[in-house]
Amino acid sequence: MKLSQRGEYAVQALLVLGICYGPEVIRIKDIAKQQNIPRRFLEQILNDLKSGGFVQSRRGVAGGYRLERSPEQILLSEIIQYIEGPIESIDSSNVGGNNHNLHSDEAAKCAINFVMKDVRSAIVGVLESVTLSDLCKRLHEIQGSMENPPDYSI
Amino acid sequence: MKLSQRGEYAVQALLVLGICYGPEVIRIKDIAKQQNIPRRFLEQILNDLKSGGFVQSRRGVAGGYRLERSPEQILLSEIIQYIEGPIESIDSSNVGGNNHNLHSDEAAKCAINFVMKDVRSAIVGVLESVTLSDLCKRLHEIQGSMENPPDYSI
DNA sequence: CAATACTTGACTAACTTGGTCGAGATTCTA
DNA sequence: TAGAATCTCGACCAAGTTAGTCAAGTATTG
Repeated sequence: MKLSQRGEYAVQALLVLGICYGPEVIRIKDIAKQQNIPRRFLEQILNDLKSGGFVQSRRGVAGGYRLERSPEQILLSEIIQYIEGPIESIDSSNVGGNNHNLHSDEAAKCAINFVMKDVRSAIVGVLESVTLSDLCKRLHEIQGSMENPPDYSI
Repeated sequence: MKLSQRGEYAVQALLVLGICYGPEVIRIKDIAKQQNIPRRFLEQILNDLKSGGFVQSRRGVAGGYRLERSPEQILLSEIIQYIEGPIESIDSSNVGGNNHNLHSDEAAKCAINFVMKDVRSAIVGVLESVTLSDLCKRLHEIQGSMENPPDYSI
C-alpha cells in the first residue's frame, strides 16, 4: 500500500495550503518550489483538487490557491479516495446475499472478497480518523524538532 | 485496495490446493479449468508460489502441485505480501527517530508516512488474522449455500 | 497594454500488468 | 526404452497506467 506520486504530491500541496490557511492565496510556483514538485505536474494536480472541491483558485497576477474548507473539515480519506480512486470498491457482488449459482471460481473470488472487504474497511477507518489539520500538527511537530538542532559544539 | 489479477489467481489456486490438501498432487490444468484461469499464466504463478515456499511440485506424467505446508499454517498476509510485494515497506526513514535537517518537502513526506504506516499496519493486521484454512472454510460455507438451491417449482 | 498566474487539453517516455509461446527437463507407463 | 504427460524457464508482447512536459489560452492586476 503506497501512495502514487500524484497522491503524495496532492497531500503535500494541501499540507502547505493547510499550514498557511487563511483568506490569502498561494501560488503554484511557491508550493512547487517549497515541496520540490515539478511545476507543470502540480498545476494538473491542483486543478484536479479544485474539481474535487478541496481548493479554490484565483487567477491573474495576484492569483493562487487556497483551501475551500478549513483543514479540520478535510479528511485524509476524502483526499486520497478522490485522487487515487475509491478504496471501498462498490462491487460487493455476491457478498452477504444469495450465493446461488456461483461457478467455483466465482465462489472462490467471493470468499476472497469477503476478507478484502475487511481490509478496505480497515484502510478507510485509519484514513477517516485523520484530518488535514491533524497532519499539519504532525508536520509542525516534526519541524519543531528541527528548531532545536542538537548541539555538537563543546 | 484491490488485488492484482495475479494476486487473485494465486489465492484462488492456493484455495483449490487447500481444499484438496493431502499427499496427492493436483495438475495445473485442473486448477486452471476449475478456476477459469489462463493456463500458461497460472504456470507462471504456481512456479512463483513454489519459489516462495508455498507449494511443492512433482514433474512428469503424474505430476502436479500440492501445498508445502498445511492450510492452517499459511497466512493470507504471507501469500499476498509475497505475490504483490511487501505492504509494510521498510523505508521508515525519518520515522520516529531524528527528524533533523529535513527539507520542508521531506518533513511533509515524513508526516504523511506516519499515517501511511498506520494504514499498512491495519492492512497487515487484517490479513494476518486469516489463514488459508479460514478461507477454505469460508468457501465451503458459500458453496454450502449452493447445495440447497431455492425451489421455484410449484 | 504588459506581466503574472491559473486553465485546458494534447502529448510522450517509461513502466507495469496480464498474458502467450517455444523449447527443455523430468517422470511414468506400456 | 519410446512416448506421452507434466512441470520449468525465460523470452516476448500488447495494452494500460503513471509521471511528467508543453503550448496556447483566459483572467486579473498595475
